[in-house]
Amino acid sequence: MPRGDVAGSQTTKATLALRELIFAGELEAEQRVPEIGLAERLGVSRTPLRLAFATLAHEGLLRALPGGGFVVCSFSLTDVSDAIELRGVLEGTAARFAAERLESEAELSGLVDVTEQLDIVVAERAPVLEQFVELNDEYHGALVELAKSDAITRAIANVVALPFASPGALIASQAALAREQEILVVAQHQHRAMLEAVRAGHGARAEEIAREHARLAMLNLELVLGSEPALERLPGAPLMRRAV
Amino acid sequence: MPRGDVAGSQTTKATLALRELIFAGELEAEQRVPEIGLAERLGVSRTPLRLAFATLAHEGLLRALPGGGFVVCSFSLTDVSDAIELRGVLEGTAARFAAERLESEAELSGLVDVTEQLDIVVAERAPVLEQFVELNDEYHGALVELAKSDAITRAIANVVALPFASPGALIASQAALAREQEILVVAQHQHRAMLEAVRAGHGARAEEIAREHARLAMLNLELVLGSEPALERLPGAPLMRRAV
DNA sequence: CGGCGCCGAACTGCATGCAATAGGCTCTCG
DNA sequence: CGAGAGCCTATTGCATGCAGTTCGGCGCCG
Repeated sequence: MPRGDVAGSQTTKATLALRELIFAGELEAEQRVPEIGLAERLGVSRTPLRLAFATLAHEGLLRALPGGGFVVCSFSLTDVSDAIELRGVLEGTAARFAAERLESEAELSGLVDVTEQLDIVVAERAPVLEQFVELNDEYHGALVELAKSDAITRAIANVVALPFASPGALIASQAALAREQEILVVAQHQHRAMLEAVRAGHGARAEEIAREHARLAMLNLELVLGSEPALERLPGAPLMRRAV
Repeated sequence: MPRGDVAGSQTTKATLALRELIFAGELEAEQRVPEIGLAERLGVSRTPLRLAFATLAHEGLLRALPGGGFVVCSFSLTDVSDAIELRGVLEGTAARFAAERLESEAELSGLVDVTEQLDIVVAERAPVLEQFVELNDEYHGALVELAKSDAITRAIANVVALPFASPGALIASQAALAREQEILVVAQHQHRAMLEAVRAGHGARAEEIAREHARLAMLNLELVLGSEPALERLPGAPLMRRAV
């Protein structure tokens, strides 16, 4: 099955499956990941699995041991907080770039579309969180695209690879929490504000809103941490450690 | 030579050598990198070389082709500019974190040391650029360390992997340019200002200075682009393309 | 009884063989 | 003479064998 780094390659398969396994907590954190056993378990050979190891190591999910082999990383609360803040900084820069580089109203059509759809979802009496998360991801993707910068895109992709740092990760898990509705309303308000700031070419304002928007995820995290059932819905929750 | 991801492993050797080759422009940009020929040339097998490919692809120096294989990335002026601006943003965040998280004056000792050494170098009638670059890298490294955040550290490492985005890259190549001395003085002024801002706990100011400090690299880039001999000293210069 | 050293096994990193594909070249046909 | 299709080769992705090392267990000595 040569000549194909595309989806369907063994390497891709191994990477996705391994990431899933890690997020699900099937692999004990801070413990050596066995190469051979995993190869059988995932149905791939050791060579593509090693490639997957390298990829996840670059993403920060695995850490290479000095003596060889890899361990699953664990994250302190500070680590998670930093990742979220960092995402805010990067998305802030993306928003600023978007504002500074906007050439025509037409470029905004995608973002406008998503924003309006989000408006509808949030306005419902009982918003469907899955819909919100999906649209939310779309919104953030569209915004980053408007920055027109590969460097920014890649940097954000790297940060978001961490399970908790993703825009929608913390929303999905907090279903049925008391302040759910409130947070959604605020988030959507910020979405609209960012859109307007970008449209008006107000880069600095767009940047600041994006940063604050990410901090909403921090608030979410605190809420989720206080709720056992919500925690169980959070992908990658087993990777968090209480003590430093 | 098993059980050793440490230096000396074939993978590490291949990665370093390959990066060097790319920076030197020995591999034509936007052209398929031959796996077999390179393996012989670097004296490693194809397996570790493939690992090196994956690493450099994550760093943004290589790009995976849809049909398999890799090509050396080329960078437009905008790409380089974005990378530098992004480094500024990230170092700005690092500086802010450093200011916000400083616990004692003692933590600053390393940074203070480097700053004073830089003072001496800059004060000389004919500053030795190599010394400045080395100390400059040290300064930036120390500042990032003070941020006390793995996420930031990794993000910056990713950006700096691009040849031009590195703090000292553009300084080293501009020897004998007219405004060399001026730029060094300004840079060092900013170094001192950042140190003071961090010491005083002024996160916002530290952040802004760091951003402006990175933009000095942009100015450097423009100068270097106007000078053929300076361009030849710039690592990775062959990767830049004039037209978009 | 505890610490130290040795031995074994398991595991990892590396090299290479194999199979399959994509692109290039040629040959043929319109 | 140009365009399309078919074959062929070069090249990549994958699987597996091999060798070396590191860690755990066990025995010995103090």
